[in-house]
Amino acid sequence: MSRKVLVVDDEAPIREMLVFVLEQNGFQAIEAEDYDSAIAAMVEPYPDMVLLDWMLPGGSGIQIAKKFKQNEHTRKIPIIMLTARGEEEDKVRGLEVGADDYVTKPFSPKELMARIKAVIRRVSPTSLEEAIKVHGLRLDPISHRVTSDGSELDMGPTEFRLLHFFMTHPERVYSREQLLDNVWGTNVYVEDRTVDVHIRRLRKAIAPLGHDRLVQTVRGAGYRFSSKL
Amino acid sequence: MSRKVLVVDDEAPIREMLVFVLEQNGFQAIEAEDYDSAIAAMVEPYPDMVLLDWMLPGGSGIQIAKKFKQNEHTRKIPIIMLTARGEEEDKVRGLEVGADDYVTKPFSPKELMARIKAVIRRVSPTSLEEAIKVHGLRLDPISHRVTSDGSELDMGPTEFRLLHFFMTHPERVYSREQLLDNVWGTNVYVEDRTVDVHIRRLRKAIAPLGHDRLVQTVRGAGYRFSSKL
DNA sequence: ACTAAGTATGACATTTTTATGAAAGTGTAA
DNA sequence: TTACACTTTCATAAAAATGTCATACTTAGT
Repeated sequence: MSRKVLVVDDEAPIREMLVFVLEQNGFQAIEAEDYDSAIAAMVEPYPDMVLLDWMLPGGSGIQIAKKFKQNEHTRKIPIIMLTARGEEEDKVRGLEVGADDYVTKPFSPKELMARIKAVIRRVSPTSLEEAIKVHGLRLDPISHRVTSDGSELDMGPTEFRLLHFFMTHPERVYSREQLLDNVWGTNVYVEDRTVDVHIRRLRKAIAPLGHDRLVQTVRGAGYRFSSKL
Repeated sequence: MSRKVLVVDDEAPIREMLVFVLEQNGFQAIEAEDYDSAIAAMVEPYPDMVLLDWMLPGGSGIQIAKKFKQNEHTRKIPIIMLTARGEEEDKVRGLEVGADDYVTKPFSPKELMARIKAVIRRVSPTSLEEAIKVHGLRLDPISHRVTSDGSELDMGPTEFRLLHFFMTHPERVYSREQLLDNVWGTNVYVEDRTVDVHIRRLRKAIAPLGHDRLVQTVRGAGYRFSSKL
């Protein structure tokens, strides 16, 4: 379920390559080329992981890591640093600052993905698998269950992902296209209108206790999950 | 509103098919069959995107991509490359040179269009907008809500855009024509007087708490949004 | 007070957008 | 293979929004 990886590297080709590899593996990549754009990515929706080049001009790689570790909301986001071969000192320094792992350039896609998955597996129990609860509607990613005031609600996989996305991104309108990108994935090609159908099924599924009101239509814009009715 | 797509492919039938699909989807296509004609298209008005066949005779596809990425003005124009199935090496190479995505031949029109739209969406991200608040009237573009001292106000899409425009451009008179340009968009044919109707609807929508006084008529000139009553 | 020009407003035919039921397609486990 | 559970698309219904008009009001100038 971990999707967004922030890729920070000043060299465009390497960044592109990383993004390519990530997307091939079902991740969504966010790019940043320097300190400023990396910090700019420290907002909702937060990345689930950061791939950080240690060798940014001006040595700002370490600054970025520090920033992430200082911020309350981004503290637990794992960071994998990318280092040049032999820079042992950098590795130690990085791990001190809070990086969770490192990968030495040049690296193979396979190795990279293995590390990423390992790191995410290590931290996922806490950082993004917590149950979310809104208005008596509770979604637990671990047991993969949705309960409404105790009783379990039944829904399809897509509706579950849709609800999960909504509950982790409330009070915000999403266009059908954005929902497709975020819930279905970037390289899936389905009609915009298909979203309507799943919205309907999601509503029907959570309707029993009136929670369908949380999924709101915003005419001309898309849909919104909101506890403000 | 990206429209122009440069199509570079040496095979006329494929080019025509691409052009056909693009035009069916509301894009304007510019054709090029080889290196020279592709480079010739690197002028104003620049295309908004490039569909590039990697397998051009003489391997010039990559040259074209390089040219685009070197030129200051065309550097940021996204490139989608068309590759034959299985040419993994080409894909990586292409992404290194700066291509934004690739589509494997043969491809379905649907897939192609989805990729194009995704790339364009990625390149022109919607800027994060902050909520604006005037005299207890609050408009939040993110959740797409307008609230007046807490309670939500209901209005149509056009009224929302109109209010948004007003709130971001206060204390200034706009003629009906200017409002049409800014809120409806240029090259939209509507009567000037239609603005009156939407002004009325907007006023009615925000009237409950007296905020309708913020939308002021300036006789002979147009309308103004002002907190000075 | 009267007129001319500008503006406000209610009504309404049309067009757009959404909602929804159902068919068709996909994949999967028994 | 046959069920079965989803997913996606399509057709159509339903709802909401839009642009125009006709008519009522206002205002400024005479």
